[in-house]
Amino acid sequence: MNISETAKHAGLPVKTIRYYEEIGLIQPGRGSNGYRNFNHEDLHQLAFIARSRSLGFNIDDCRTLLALFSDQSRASSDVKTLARTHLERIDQKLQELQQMRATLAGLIDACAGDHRPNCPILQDLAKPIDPEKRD
Amino acid sequence: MNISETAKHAGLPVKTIRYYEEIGLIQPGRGSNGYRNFNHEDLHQLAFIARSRSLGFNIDDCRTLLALFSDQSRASSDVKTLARTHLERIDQKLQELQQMRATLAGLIDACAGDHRPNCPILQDLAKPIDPEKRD
DNA sequence: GTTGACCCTCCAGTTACTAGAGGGTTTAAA
DNA sequence: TTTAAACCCTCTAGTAACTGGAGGGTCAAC
Repeated sequence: MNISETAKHAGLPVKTIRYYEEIGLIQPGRGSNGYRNFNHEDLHQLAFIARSRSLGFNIDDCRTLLALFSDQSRASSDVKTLARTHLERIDQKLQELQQMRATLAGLIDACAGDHRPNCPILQDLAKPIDPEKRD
Repeated sequence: MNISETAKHAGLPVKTIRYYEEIGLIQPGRGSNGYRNFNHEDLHQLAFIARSRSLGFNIDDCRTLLALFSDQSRASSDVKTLARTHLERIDQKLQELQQMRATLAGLIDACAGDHRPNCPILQDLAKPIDPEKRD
């Protein structure tokens, strides 16, 4: 199967698939004209990667997950540990974003949003740094 | 004030401050030896940027916010609009992360995490792509 | 005068792609 | 048979916001 068909099946851009080959995530064969040939295995791997990425795993995690998948003697605990670590990263990010959201929403609420220059948002941003947070 | 003192006050790494100058966010003066000199205004701007960044605004937003701050004839609606747009970006990201988190947590829960190879996490990642989601 | 803590610039690397230039191949119609 | 569209290829550079490191000048103290 050629790259554009493959891209449709995997739900990935053609460029991304070339990139995945470049960094060694996949190794499709080549035809005599130099065009890439994707077989079932390649397709499966791409789908696997796409799904992993959509869950937020980074490329390195994907590499590890692919290796674990093809390792028949893996322990599920290894997979679970990787996933848990990733979940922690997500939770951390969620907390940060929720904190940001709360602060920002409060400021937006406080701002009249009219033609006048007075603005609580800018006032907050311009506040001297809290000495508690320094040192 | 020299750059390392300034960095402490602003709560930013020295490298970051140099970077902010390089991209034109700040323009500290220079001493005869070529060392940067930061005055009150520079310090204030750095704190302003640091605070904006901590709320998730990107560098371009920071530039705009700084301009609005120093524009006495600004309309608070301009600031509010910028902040609202940013809030929407945050909400979008939060939704994505929450979706990821839910899926991932479910999979982690389903995985025994023992020495055996059987693993629902890998099984999920290896699932053929949902035809609903394709085309 | 030398040591250590500063400061400087410039270059390269990070993540995960994406855009575009420049050029070969295939397919199908004219 | 030509030719045009629609493919395919590689290679380079750019994105965001820094960060690390090399190589080298400056300053204050002992």
